[in-house]
Amino acid sequence: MQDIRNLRENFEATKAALAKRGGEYNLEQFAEIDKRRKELLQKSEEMKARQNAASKQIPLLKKEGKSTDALMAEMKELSEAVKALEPDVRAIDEELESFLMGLPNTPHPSTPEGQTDADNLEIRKWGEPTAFGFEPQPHWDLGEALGMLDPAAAAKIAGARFMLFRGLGARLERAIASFMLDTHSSRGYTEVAPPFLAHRRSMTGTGQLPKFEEDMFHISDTDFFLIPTAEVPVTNIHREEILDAAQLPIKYCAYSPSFRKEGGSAGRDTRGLIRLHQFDKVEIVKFVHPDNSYAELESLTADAEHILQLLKLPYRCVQLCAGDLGVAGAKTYDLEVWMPSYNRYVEISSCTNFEAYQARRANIRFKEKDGKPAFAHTLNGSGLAVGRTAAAIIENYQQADGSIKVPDVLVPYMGVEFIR
RNA sequence: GGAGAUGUACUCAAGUGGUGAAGAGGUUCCCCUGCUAAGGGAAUAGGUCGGGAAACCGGCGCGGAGGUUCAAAUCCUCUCAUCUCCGCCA
Repeated sequence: MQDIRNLRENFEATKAALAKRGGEYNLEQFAEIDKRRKELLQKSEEMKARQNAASKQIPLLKKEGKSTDALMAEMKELSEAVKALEPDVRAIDEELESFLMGLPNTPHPSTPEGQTDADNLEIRKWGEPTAFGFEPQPHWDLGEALGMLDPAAAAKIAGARFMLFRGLGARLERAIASFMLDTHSSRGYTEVAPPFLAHRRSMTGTGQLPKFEEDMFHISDTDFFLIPTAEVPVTNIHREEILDAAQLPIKYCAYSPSFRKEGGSAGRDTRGLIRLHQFDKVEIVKFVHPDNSYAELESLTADAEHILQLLKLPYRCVQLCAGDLGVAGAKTYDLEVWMPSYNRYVEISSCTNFEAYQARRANIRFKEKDGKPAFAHTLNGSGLAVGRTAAAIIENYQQADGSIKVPDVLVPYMGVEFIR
């Protein structure tokens, strides 16, 4: 959610920053709504003040034995007038709220101009695309051949865009998640195991609602949604709280499955582990002081990169351009792993500083000693997407004989050095 | 799933329609005491929205949302959370 004060005071600057994203936001109506709301509010509050004064007077008059009939008659009228105004007040509040909710976050000044991922800015590269002395196979063929992946069984159970992992494939998923959680835990993140369902209030707090309801699975007859990322439950841990500034930064890591409808991507990435309705992910989340949220973004990104480096997977880091940036994000680095079957880098992590955008929605604040409460900044990143990591390992670690070498750091978790 | 109880500040807790939401503990400050403990005094209902340059003024806030009433922490309805018992169950 955009900050209403900032919008009042820095209207033109905000307008220019939002224009970078493209799209229409109809900002001009803001001043008019804001003014109309203020007038209504003042009118209503004036009447309420009169009501309160009279309410103090009535018992006094009664004590003195004086008649309160006239005053009470006046108050009855006033009370009705206040009530008559209420629907208008509510309507204008809702209008303002939905207007503010509908605005995306202001992109950080460093955000490159651009419309699509083709305009993203490459920040750095680590390693080189894997060279093979043979024709490498895609992970879906290798995975099936080695008995790790069973898409037919998954389709039988739940249909397209689901995966069933089998044998060492199932163990690989578990090994990757455990390895990631252990690594983040040893670097200052508190591991949490959250609910995988969340209600509407939580989904609104992190920005999935009200705009993206059609992207999520909703459980009929209930208020529950299947989480599209652990970001939702973990960020909502501190919803409606005032944290002590001394607690910051608060860092969590969490494993969860993620559920997405992938409605708009029919026909894309239909094979393998790249785009599924359900996939495993380890998420890292931070609650930080606004003064150093950008330094925290760098270190959070580094924490996600650390996993790729330990796995010795070639990757690059790009900064998203304005058009590719998510609505809630102010600045996002995507980590893209080298995927031989695609012959390009594929997103495996997205690390974002939301500044106070989520905090305002979810009412996550902190307080300095003797200070006023202020909104915390929230950040999160995949650390990493487990299924895509598995795909990247299968492809980049494949051998000429069709076996897969297990990355050194995963051997203790896998119990074998090769999958054959 | 059934029955009952409870939600008031940092904590405990009083308050069943009427002027400022008691009190205690804790915390902070001050006094006293050679120091400490004890004792005495003061402050302490957060927060948020609106007006104002500011001092300050006003609205809302007793889990949440509605309702009744001139007036609601208090009465009514719904809802959420917690606790106890029963049932079911990994």
